[in-house]
Amino acid sequence: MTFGKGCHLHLIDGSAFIFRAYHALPPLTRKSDGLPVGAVAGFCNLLWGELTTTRSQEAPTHLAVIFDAGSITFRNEIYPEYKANRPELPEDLRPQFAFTREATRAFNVPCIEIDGYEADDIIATLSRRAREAGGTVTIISSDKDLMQLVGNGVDMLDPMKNKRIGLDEVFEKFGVAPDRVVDVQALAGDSVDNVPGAPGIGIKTAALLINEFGSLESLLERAGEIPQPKRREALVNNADLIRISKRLVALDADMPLDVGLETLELKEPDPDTILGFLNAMEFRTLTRRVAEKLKVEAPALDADKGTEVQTQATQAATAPFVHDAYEAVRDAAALQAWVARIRERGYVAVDTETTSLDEMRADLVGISLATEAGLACYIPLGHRTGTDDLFGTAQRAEGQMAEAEALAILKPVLEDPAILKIGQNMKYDAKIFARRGVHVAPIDDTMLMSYAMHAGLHNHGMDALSETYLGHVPIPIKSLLGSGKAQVTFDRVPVDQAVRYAAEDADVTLRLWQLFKPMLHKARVTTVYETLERPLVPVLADMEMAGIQVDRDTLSRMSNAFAQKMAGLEAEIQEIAGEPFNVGSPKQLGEVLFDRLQVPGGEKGKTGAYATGADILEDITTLQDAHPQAARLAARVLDWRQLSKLKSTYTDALQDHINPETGRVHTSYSITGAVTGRLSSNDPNLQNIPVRSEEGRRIREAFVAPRGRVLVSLDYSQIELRILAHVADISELQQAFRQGVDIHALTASEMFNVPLDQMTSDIRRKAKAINFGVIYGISGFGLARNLRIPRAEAQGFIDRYFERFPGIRTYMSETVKSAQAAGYVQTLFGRKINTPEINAKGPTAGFAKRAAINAPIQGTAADVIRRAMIRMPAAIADLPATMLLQVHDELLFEVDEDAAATLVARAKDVMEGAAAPAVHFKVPLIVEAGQGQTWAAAH
DNA sequence: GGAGTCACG
DNA sequence: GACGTACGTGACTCCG
Repeated sequence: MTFGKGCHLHLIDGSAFIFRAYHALPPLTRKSDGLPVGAVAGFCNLLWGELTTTRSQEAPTHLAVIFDAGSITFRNEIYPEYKANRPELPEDLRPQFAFTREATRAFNVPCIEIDGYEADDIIATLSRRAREAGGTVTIISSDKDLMQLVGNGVDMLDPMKNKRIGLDEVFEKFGVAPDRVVDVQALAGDSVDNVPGAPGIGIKTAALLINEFGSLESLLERAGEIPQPKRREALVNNADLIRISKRLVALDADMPLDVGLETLELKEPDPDTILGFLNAMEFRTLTRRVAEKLKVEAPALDADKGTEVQTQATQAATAPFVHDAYEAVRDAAALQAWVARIRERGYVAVDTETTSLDEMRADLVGISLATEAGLACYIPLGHRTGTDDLFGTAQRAEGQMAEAEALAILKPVLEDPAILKIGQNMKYDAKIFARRGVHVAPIDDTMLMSYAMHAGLHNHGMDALSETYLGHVPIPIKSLLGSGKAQVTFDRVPVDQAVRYAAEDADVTLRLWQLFKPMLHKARVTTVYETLERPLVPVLADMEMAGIQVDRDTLSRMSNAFAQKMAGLEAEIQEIAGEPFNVGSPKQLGEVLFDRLQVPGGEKGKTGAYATGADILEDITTLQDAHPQAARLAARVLDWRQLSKLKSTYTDALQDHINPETGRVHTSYSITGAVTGRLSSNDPNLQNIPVRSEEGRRIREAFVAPRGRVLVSLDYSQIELRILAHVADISELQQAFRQGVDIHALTASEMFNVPLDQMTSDIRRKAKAINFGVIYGISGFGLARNLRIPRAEAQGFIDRYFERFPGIRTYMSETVKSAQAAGYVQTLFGRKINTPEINAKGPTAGFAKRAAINAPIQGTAADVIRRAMIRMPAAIADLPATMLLQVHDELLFEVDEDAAATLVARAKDVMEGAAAPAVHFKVPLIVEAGQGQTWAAAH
């Protein structure tokens, strides 16, 4: 059959499949002879998936896998350094390449590679021919270099995310249509492929320029018209290099290629060939699956070759997800069978389904369990049918155990110290169980494992992990609950659908655990996971469940007072403006100030709106002479904004967070929320309750201790500067901390040659800003803006600082250097923070460097307080005291009045000694304490 | 849903 | 000498 209209060609980027398979799987070897086969196994699995997936609308009629033939292509003649930076292939991957070709042929799929050309050129050429013949094309790849081919009957499919890449996605990535993608790439260059591009120009700027000038050629011709000198020079001086870059990134869609499209027609695989190959590779599971699908007997593996070649990890990554195989557990006998299975295994993945993301309010709807890849069940407990009307006639769905009965059967297992309970974000499920009297322990948590290994690389939600590491997109929760107004709670999901979704969650979690467990060790973060992540879960769960008492009346009174003041300010503001407008709209405010009142210097951002941040408004308030109206208006708006913030975010929203059952506010901490190891707090965020302004601080008066109790606050003094003094090994600073002198004053004294006893507050303030700046990866610009001084002056301060403390400069540059080499930085306790952008070019590099400088310091401080929190419960177990909140360097407790002194002593000891014995700081860690009826008084 | 703004360490 | 920049978060409001 000839290729023509109605035909749909799928072109698989073979290299992408191989690398994806290699990195997703542990280093497996063939049992009989030790041959490395992990990448081959994964490749076969992906290819088989591609052949068996039914995508109704876009099913291929023709199919081919395209490979790169070798490393030398025509591009090396144009530019010898092309792809010269590529790291050496891993030793165990190289020998697997040949097998991936063999596998492709065994699956009866055409396998194309041409010497001197990249796979991308072949894909470009075949795509063009297919289009000219009247057919359509889907390229299976996520490689951005292929995006220039998209459009006009050609699209891409990202095999990992199972996401189509069409015109919109290309535009999103490059800021231009596909036909201008090469122009953008030529300008931006590519550090991975070593395409030079123009120095200092990234994708964003490139797109901007191309869109403005239409094309690369006209841009280069008219480069002299570019207003920004840096950009102009980058283009003028590098025009040749840019043209070369374009030839490197442009794919050759017209290469000599002796492959007829009709030969790519989809063919059934030959069972003997494919099973013979899989059997020879000793892929047990895949052999069985393929045999099943082809409806033939699976060949038995030779006994002397070894029968069990697949480790748990491959099982996890390659066994199919069969939703119909999940069991619905509806009675005690069936649940007892699962309990027996769990006891035999020694571990189980657990997941709960509930009616709310707020664990303190959620009702339990069901529980799922998994004991091995593909073997999972769901226990429906609280599903309802029908609708709630006035009489609440919703019925309990049939065939469900009573919650109490199920929990009674599961409790001994969930609490058994010999049985490991595995979860994804176990804190959530542990709280759900704890509120029902079941105290789950011990636990493992796949989310925390991912965080320990891959902080900074990606998020750690289950869906993302499943896609990345299992190559599987789980059923989206939205497909069950809907979204927006029509969204229902999980108890309204029909049980048969819930089984498929919920059991899959447990299945995915178990598989991730099987994959991650050996990976933790390889990444050398086992200690981090075991000492800083896993033990924190029960501690945080208890703090969150304890909550903190918040006085509604206090908040409500404040709220009313704020509302009144705001109304007054609003009237005044509108009178000055001479017209009514929405004070809360930065856009309208900007127009009033800069257009109507003619304040000069209004700067519009990317969106075309004037910037009206607090710093800008503060500048305007100083224009009393030139623009008295605007100055007054700006001052009023600043006041209004402060009140508006306090009212909406604190006095109003906090009231809504008071739990009706406990009368307290229960935040939720995210362990993986910050890349540095800090916690984050949400719903509500209790880590940003106001304290800096007098008016805002009063919000803390609403956080109270119950009668007979007090709040105790303990916070580390200057912990980040102490850590800096230690890691950068600055003896003067260390000595200052040991002697307990004012560190900012000392810095000022050293820098400005002012004796300590003659220190002024202004000089000290400047030194303080510099000290903080250092922690953040200081820049002259940043310091200048912070201190509102000329940039040259700020730079002078920094120079003097580094002159005085040269060790700091060394520390900073060494940190950046090691991040560039390793791709991550580490805290003193071994936590890794990945820095994937550290070798980027353009402004991104600056961000990444500063983040890399800051991360070990902020992260070490985060580790210290985590260690203190983990030790705290045992240290205060005999006291009538509860740890309630953590605010990065502060812990807040509630304690019986008469035990407050004891608590302070104990908690202080734990906090000050938290680094030992793992790390011995050369400076003391000092904790300051306060107590009172309210948080305001305790701080 | 993104941008702007602002609360905290 | 000039690109544009302090590090890390979460919540609220506007507005397309």
